[in-house]
Order: sequence, then structure tokens, then C-alpha cells
Amino acid sequence: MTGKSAPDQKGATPPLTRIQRAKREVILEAGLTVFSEAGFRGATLDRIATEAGLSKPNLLYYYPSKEAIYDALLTGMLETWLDPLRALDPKGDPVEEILAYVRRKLQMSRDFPRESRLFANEIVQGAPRIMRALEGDLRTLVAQVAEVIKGWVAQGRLAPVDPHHLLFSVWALTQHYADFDVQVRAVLNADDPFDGAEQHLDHLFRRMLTPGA
Amino acid sequence: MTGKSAPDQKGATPPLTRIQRAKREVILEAGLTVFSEAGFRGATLDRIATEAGLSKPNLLYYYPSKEAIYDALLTGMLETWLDPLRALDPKGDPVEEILAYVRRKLQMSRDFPRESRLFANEIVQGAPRIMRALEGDLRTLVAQVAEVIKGWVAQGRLAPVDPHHLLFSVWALTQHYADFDVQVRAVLNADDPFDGAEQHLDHLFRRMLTPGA
DNA sequence: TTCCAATTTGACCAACCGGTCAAAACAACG
DNA sequence: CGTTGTTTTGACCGGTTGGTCAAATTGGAA
Repeated sequence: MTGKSAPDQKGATPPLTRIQRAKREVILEAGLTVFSEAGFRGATLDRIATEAGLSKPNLLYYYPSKEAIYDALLTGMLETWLDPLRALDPKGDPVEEILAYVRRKLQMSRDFPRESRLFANEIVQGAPRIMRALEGDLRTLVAQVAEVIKGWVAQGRLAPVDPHHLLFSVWALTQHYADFDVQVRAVLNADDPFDGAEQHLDHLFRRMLTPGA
Repeated sequence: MTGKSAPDQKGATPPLTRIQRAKREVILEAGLTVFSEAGFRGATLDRIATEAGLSKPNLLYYYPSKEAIYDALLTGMLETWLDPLRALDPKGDPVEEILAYVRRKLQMSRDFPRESRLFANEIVQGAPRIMRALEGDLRTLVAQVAEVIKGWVAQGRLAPVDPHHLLFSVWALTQHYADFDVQVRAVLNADDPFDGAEQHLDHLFRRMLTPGA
């Protein structure tokens, strides 16, 4: 052993004690809060450390750098973020499947606004650190779903619609309530926009997608 | 005169030479590029100065601080940003008026993506510097338009819809193509998403808003 | 040309920031 | 108790950043 060496993450690393996992978890939590509020560059290690209740060197004992924390957050979350889309069932009723997807996405905006804003920050600024993931996992998954939707349209079970732009619409409309939360609340002057949003989006997508004039 | 003192902006400031206006314009241009790419905190005076072709002290001769540039950009743009909404005509055909508004907003995403991203950055991070404007100008304008829409719905000339959420939908769907541009292109693997977007949004809003089942 | 104000710049500063390091504190176990 | 490995920390470092300042340069009117 080389004296130093924090818990590493590649090669043979069997145990990883409970305390280590706990501390890392705390750090990711704090990182999520700070990064989502300030973006990568706007976040500081000091703020994250304070938020996590640790000293800065202690924090760097568990994660080797600011970027390591950020990467761990992004990659660890992309999967979760795409789950609602994976849950879309090709054998279900087209309109209801998409409406269910919209509801799941809206629920995620409600329950995990920090995660949504983390992505928003990253992508607005050009996605310098997750471009690859976007062009990989995301694109292939979207391509699959697009095929399903195209099939539904061809069968006349869904009003004619461009599958890609349909997905963009779902993302834009649902994440808007998390990412632009302060604006929404400033305009509405109300506490919880989500109940109204759910009704509205249900109406919107149902009218757009139900086949037959 | 107190020797120093750059072109100020309050009190009696009659002339403001042509060269001053030109330089300020160049600085705002550069600031827009840099701030929209990196957010307020991510932007540096050095980058803005370089982008503007000036030395840093020279830049600070025209604007007293980083924040001054940022504020000038935000406040100067909020008006422009709301213009398309002001252009909505209460005496026009409801569906066509809103569709025209959507087209104008989409056109702005296409022509002024930096402006859109500047706002997105600001608002995602909690809008610390334009909260007041949001709660002022924006809210009152939105309230007026909401009344118009409510009237249209009451007259049966528009499918029943929540005016506020309708506006959110327009903003979310159109600005998405500017703010999340890299994601859209990564998924589509295509050059220009806007033509497809226009068709899609036209379809979407027409079906949602046209009255009668 | 001369003079004065407007403009531009190199040198500099203090605060901040990401990260290092050696030593201290602690935990576990015999 | 002593030993050994893990965790924690205070002090520190080099680079960056927003901003200052005095001096130099330029532009224009008389």
C-alpha cells in the first residue's frame, strides 16, 4: 500500500466500507444541490464541502477532483433520467402510453427538480461533458422509440406526428416546470403549478395525438 | 470634470459620442456571446475583452463592472423578448393569432439563440438578477394576454385551455430548440431542426386549440 | 502646432479557487 | 497498552479573476 490512496474505483476493489459509501452519498447529494444551482463552473469545492458538512481536503479524499464529482452525478443520473422512456410499452394503447410517459416525466420534474436543472445547465452550455452520452445511449434509445411511434402512426392508432419532435415536445413541456420554476411561479403567483400542468398537458397531448379528425 | 470618469449614464449626459456608442455595442455583442455560453459566473472579463477586441482595462472604461455588462444585456433584451407577445392582436382570429405568436417565437429561437440561452442560464440558476423584472413587466403583460385568451375561450372561439399554461407551453416548446440545441441535433443527427419544428408546432397547437370536438 | 480631453494600456493587487501535503486524530485489533 | 491502517484537518501553493491606477497615446479643435 502506498500510504495515501483513497478508495479507488477501478481494478480489484472488493469491499468499499459502509462509511465510505455513506460519505460519497453525502457528497453527491451536496454536489447535486450546488451544481444544479450554479452549473459546473459556478460551483465551488468550498460550497460543496460546506453543504456536505466536510472540510475541503476531506471531500477530496473521497473524490479526486471537482470534475469527478460532477461526472459521477451526470453518468449516474442519465440512466435514471431515461427510465421513463424505457418504460414505454410498444404493446400498450398508443395515446395512453404516451400520456403515461408525460405524467412520469412531469412527476420527475416535480420530485427531482435539481436533477433536471443539472442537465439543463449542462446542455444549455453546450453539453461539453455529456455529448458522447447524448450521441450514444440517448440517440439509440430515441431511435427505438421513434420506430414504435412510427408504427403506431402507420396503423392509424395515433394522429400523424413526427416521432422525434413529439419526444422533444414531451421533454420541453415537462422539464420546463422544473428548469424555469422561478419564472413559472413568478408569473402564476401561485404555489404549486404542477396540478394545473398535469391537466393542461393531458389535454394538450390527448388532443394532439388522438387519431381521426 | 474629475479627470477620470467614463461615459456615465445618469443625470445630464447629452452627447455620448459615436465612438462610445460603437464600442459599447461591440462590448454587448461580445458579452452576449460569452455570457450565453458560460452563464454569468462562468464568463470572464478577459474572454469578453478578447472577444470584443479590447484590453480588459479598456473594456472597464466603458462598463464599470462585469455585472454592469450583464445587466445592460438582460434589461435591454427583456423588452425585445416580450415583443412577440405584445404583437398578439385581441381582435384577430384566436387560433391564427396564437399560431402566429408561436411562429414568431420559434423564429426568435432560430435567429437569436444566444439571447435565448442567456435567459435560460439566468432563470435555471434562480434568476437572481431579473426576478424583479419577471414579477413586474412580465407578469402584468401575461395577465393582460391571459384575459384576452380567457375571453376567446368563453366565446367558444378557442378550445378550453388554461391561458397561463398555454403560454408556458409556447415558451417551452419554442425556446427548447434554442436552449437545448445541442441535444436536439445530437438526437436528430440532422442539420436544421427548425423546419421540422415549425410544422410540428403548427400541427400541435392547431389541434389543441381549434374549438369543437 | 499646441493644448486639452478622451481613450488605451501595462503593471499591479487582493480575493478566490482547485488542489496538495504532512501531520494529527481516530478506529480496530491483538 | 501498542501497532497499524483509515480518516480528517490546517497550512499552504500556484493560477485565475474582477478590478484599479498612473502613465502613455490618440483625436480633435483653435
